[in-house]
Amino acid sequence: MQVDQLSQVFGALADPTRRAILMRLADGDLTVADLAAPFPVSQPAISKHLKVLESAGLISRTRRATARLSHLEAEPLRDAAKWLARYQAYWDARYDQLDELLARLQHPEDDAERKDDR
Amino acid sequence: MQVDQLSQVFGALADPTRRAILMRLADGDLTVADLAAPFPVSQPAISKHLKVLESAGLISRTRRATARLSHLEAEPLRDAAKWLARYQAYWDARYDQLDELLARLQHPEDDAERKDDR
DNA sequence: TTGTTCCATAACCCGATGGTTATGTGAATT
DNA sequence: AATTCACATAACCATCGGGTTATGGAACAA
Repeated sequence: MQVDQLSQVFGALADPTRRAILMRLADGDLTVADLAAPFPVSQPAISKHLKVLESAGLISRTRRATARLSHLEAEPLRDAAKWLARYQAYWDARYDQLDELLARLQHPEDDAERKDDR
Repeated sequence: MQVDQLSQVFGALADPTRRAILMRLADGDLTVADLAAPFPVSQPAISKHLKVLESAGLISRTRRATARLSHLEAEPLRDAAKWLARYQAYWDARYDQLDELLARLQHPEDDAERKDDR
């Protein structure tokens, strides 16, 4: 893959199916068939998602009889959370106001109106 | 795009260049040229990255003279952090051990079938 | 008006991704 | 030994993503 771990983790989380898989694995290990059941996709598609999750370090796999159990490995999620934590101050409204104040002090000449819409 | 916000946010974070852009914007608004300077890619490539970040809601943009300033919008990161927070218990080593213990209690040996609500 | 600056957009390339159907495979069952 | 179960893998397809070069356009300076 040649991609850093954090990018792989965020990339794995960028898919709703994979996030749902992780959420279900939080309640305990599951087989591929069990994981595939709720989703309207084929079994090979789930196998591909599991491969993505595994190479991101988010699951590990083991055998039980003929089945293969997927197990949640949450440590990489901690790294992702740690990356996000840097911005905790910025999504706090009080700090947002401070940030904007600082921006105004930095560029006193432009009394910019910011239009972020969505 | 037709994709939910959370997937867009995680997808935007899955690229090292975009993460670096966000980190630089944490110190204040920057122009496209300023943002492009540290990276060994062309200006249009940076414009594309900014477009991805904007459609994920992670930046907003405004004009200052002929330049265009990018401004960090951190709220979507909070949603991502909230999603990750569910797993906080799982990446704690003590809880990992507990999790494995529970798993062992759940599957004492060759427990054949798992019952699943659906 | 004419440039110049700063950036967006278009057109293209190519590898990655997410899906499919069809088939192979290893472990358990019979 | 043969079959079945649970899953992986192969082959294929369409779309997406990140990169490029080339060009267009808005805002200012002269």
